[in-house]
Amino acid sequence: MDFTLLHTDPNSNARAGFITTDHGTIETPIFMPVGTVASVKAVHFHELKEDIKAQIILGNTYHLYLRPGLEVLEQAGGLHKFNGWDRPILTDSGGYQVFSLSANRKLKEEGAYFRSHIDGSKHLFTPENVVDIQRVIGADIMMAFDECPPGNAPYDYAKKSLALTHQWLKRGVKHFDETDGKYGYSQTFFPIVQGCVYTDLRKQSAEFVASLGREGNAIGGLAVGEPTHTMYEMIEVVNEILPQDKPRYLMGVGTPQNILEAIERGVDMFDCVMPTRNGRNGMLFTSEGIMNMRNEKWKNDFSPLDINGTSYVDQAYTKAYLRHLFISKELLAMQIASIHNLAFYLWLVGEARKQIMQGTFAAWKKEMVVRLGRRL
RNA sequence: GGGCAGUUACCAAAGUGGCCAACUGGGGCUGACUGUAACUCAGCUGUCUUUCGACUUCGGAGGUUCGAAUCCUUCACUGCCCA
Repeated sequence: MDFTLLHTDPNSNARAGFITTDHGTIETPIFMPVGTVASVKAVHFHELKEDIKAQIILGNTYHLYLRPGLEVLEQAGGLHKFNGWDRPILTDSGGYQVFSLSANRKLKEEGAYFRSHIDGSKHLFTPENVVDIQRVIGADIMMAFDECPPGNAPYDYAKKSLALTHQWLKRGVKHFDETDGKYGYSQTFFPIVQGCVYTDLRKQSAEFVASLGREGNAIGGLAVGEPTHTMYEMIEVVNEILPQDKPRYLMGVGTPQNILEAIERGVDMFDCVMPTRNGRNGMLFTSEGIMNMRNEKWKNDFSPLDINGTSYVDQAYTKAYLRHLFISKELLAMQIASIHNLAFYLWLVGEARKQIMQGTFAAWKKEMVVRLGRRL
């Protein structure tokens, strides 16, 4: 993997560049659709490529390990072969599941013992075997196994958790460097900054992560319940320390506004379930604001979904029709909303990139953030 | 013509003297969702009120009772059965 920085905005820390992998190039800043179980929910790869223009998607170690399981993935020849997506894939390590499925797990120094949410069976994830699993999956970018504490974690807990995450990082890096990919193309390993909402812990973590000298670095443990302005502060603190010449990945974030704010602060990569999950639940993100498609006000609105929208669904379907589909619980509603939202997210980061290249990012972002927050 | 059963909020359907503005579904309205256990979850759904609370309701009318959706009388309507 390689990162090339093309341009930095004169009025902010925003940057434009590209990442090259053995499965193709990724233009940054980028948004990566989430495909947890080897599928971006409700969306075909054809749409993902042609209409949404996704350049890289996510998979999830925890979910793929449980189902279909390593045997199937290895026999298939890796995840790219298994699901047919021939562009880059990034896999999350399962650290987030240690957070979101916290009732079913126990953390120890050696790793995380957990029970499967599918059948209750017992398993252990360690920094080492999570690397091994991601070798089998064959992700172009694999993530370190970390602990992602909640946004309201007290200082003492955050400190202890960070020590554990750093120890796991060390072991993960070592194991990654001692092993090879299985399918003939190169893989890379991103460590993750933690430290909750505490500036000193975030600084300490960013310094530790930077010292590992990896090809890219991630910021985790944000948008997990803390105030938004705190999240922005933490991004600033961390990005001051993380190397300029390596991509920075803000994990799990976020709303369109969050993404622009983070780009302004020097983040290059994003992923979030919001465009797909909220889309399935009836919410549309547009350049003019957000719409709840179940609202009665769209009942007789026969205008196109989004006149500024770049995907075919924006012109092909009306608001009244999409509302009808949601009210009727038709599956097509979720497909249309997912395609629209993902296309919008990809348009947003693509436009941000264009503005950075032109040197007009700051002014454009300032205006966009106001519009994006409106409720239509 | 006779017998039996029934009539509760938008729909369906509990409740058979005070804990009932009334269980529960559905429908409707609104909100939430940030490295996906999520086609999920939450609130509201008689009127007025921000809340507390007040007021009017359980086919119609009248009655019994301190108190009625619940008991009695009567009228209307619906369904089933027998002629």
